[in-house]
Amino acid sequence: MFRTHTCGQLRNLDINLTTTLAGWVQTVRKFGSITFVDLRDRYGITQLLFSESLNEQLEANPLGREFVLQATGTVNERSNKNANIPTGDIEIMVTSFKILNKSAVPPFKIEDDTDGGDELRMKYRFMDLRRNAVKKNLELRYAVGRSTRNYLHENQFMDIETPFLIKSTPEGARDFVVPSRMNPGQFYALPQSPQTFKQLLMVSGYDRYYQIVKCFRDEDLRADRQPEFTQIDCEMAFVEQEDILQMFEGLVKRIFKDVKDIDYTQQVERMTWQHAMWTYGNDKPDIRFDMKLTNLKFPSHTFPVQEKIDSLIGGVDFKVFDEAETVIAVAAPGCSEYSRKQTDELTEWVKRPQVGMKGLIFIKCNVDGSFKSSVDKFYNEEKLKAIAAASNAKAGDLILIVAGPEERTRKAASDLRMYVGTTLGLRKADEFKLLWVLDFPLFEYAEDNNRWVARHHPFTSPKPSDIDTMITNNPVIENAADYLKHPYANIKANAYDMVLNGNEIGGGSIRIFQRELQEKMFAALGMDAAEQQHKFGFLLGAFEYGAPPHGGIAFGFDRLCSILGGSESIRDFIAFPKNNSGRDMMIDAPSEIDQQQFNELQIKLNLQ
RNA sequence: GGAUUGGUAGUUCAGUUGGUUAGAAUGCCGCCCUGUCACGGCGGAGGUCGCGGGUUCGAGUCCCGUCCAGUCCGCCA
Repeated sequence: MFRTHTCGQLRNLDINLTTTLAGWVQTVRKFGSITFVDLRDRYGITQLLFSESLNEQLEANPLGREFVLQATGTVNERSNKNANIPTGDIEIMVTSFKILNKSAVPPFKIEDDTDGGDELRMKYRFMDLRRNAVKKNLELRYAVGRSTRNYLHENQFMDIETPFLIKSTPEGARDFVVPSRMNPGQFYALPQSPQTFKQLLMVSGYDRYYQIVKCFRDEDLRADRQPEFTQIDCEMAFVEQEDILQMFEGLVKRIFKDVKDIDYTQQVERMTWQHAMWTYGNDKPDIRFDMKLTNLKFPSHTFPVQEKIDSLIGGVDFKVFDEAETVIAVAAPGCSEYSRKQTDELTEWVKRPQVGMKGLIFIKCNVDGSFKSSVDKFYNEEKLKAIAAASNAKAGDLILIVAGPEERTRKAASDLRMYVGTTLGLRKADEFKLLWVLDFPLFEYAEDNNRWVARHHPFTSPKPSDIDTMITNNPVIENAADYLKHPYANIKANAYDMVLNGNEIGGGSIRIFQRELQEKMFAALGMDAAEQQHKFGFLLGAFEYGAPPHGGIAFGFDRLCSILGGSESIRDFIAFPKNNSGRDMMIDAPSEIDQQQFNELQIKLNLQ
């Protein structure tokens, strides 16, 4: 037997017990003729004490960091206890030991507060995974998965596997492709999601399906995006949108309870996509803090809202506002005392190419009720007061105003809100707020291809009242910048996203389940009958054999874990992640393959 | 495809206006130490300043190119 206990197990009650432990040497502290060794395994750290009698043996077999060690001895009470670790009351008085394996000197410290940089940690990921901090993340991931499976199992969901080698459907993200040796010149695609398979399972009558499943997208990476990632993929038959919202806010609440011991008893807030864009400037608002946007000026086709307040800022010959399509204000609470240096920094921030504003306008709402602005030349005290009132700014606030073209300005206002919110500490790490965003647009316009594409995916059901607006050709917009004026822009879908603290953690829709409507949808996207048959004939065919009404949702598992773990990056919640360029730096993939493999596949490289 | 930050000892970093032998901490090696747990003390080894070119009497430092890594924009149905 290699061990009788783990390194996190022994306590005061075990004193005098004879035990054998096995693990990795965390540290060696030689103290004259006695030697302390911290032995580590997955479960914790236990101190070993080597007395003088073992010195000769230790000198013959010196211990180093990360050596694999087996030690037998007696559990003793420590004379100096360590309150910082669970096993700190005891130590093992070693009677015999064996080095099971040596270790080279590790390239970085295997501690919570490691000195290893990201690159090194990824290259030696197997060592990085020994660190408590990373281990905790993987444990959290496992807990989220268990909680998910328990909840879905209790609600009659069935875990059914779907294939990884499937058919390429060049809609949306780029596919990873796999050559077929037995079918020369033909390729499988790895699934971007099991979308069509889970819909077929609904047709088959498995009315509650789920899978915690890998998905693949060959697109550029980010801190929260990997080329292969994991989804909690779910689908239900005989449901309306409301059934799905209830079922899956239940899932997330259950995960909160099981993993974080949070009782999320409050109602999950809901807002339409249009309201989110209007009030927060993006479709995944962080509602942990207020700072709502005030639309001082906006194009009428974009937001068909009743109140128009354009008049507030016009009539003073201020060209920046007069010539802008959109003017948006956001009030930073308690920032009226910002120095010139601080406001300059904010200006520089919005002028960065990633935000792309030409400048930033300030109105200081002083505590004494007076106003000071960067546009005093144009607006008198009375007008500033009116703008402040419209912006819901209180005395002591600093109003930030951006102006420019609609989409960029709205995004900038949203970015600015998030940036200032973060700066002011309004986005508290230990607070979790869920939000459903509803009624997404069915289509969006791809300016580079000059065509309409499905915003979610082409299987998403339009709102019934909007079906008649759809026509059977992908309508071309003459002036791409005007696409929001086209009726297609206002067609809404039965689609919903779940948002947690400003992150999209899940999204789904009620699906089309009738062949005629699906054909109409494909046609509306510009697909003729032949193309429909070639790409999705299997689905259209299945819809003719008794497809039930159905809908579903998919959660980004890695991202959900990282948010629950309080991290921006999903990489620390994936055992073996890829870097920015999609490389696995440990195994050094991707890599070239043998000529023989090319020959078998009948593929010739043609590198440009 | 674009923007931006970085690359100096095993590791994390500092390195002034271009100027003598490129430093610190930590790790590593050796010696000392019977209660440490970030042990302590003394000593030592350790550098292609990412790579290539240029400017200069002289380049870690300035310029050009390139590679690698990080972050962001585009992209991600």
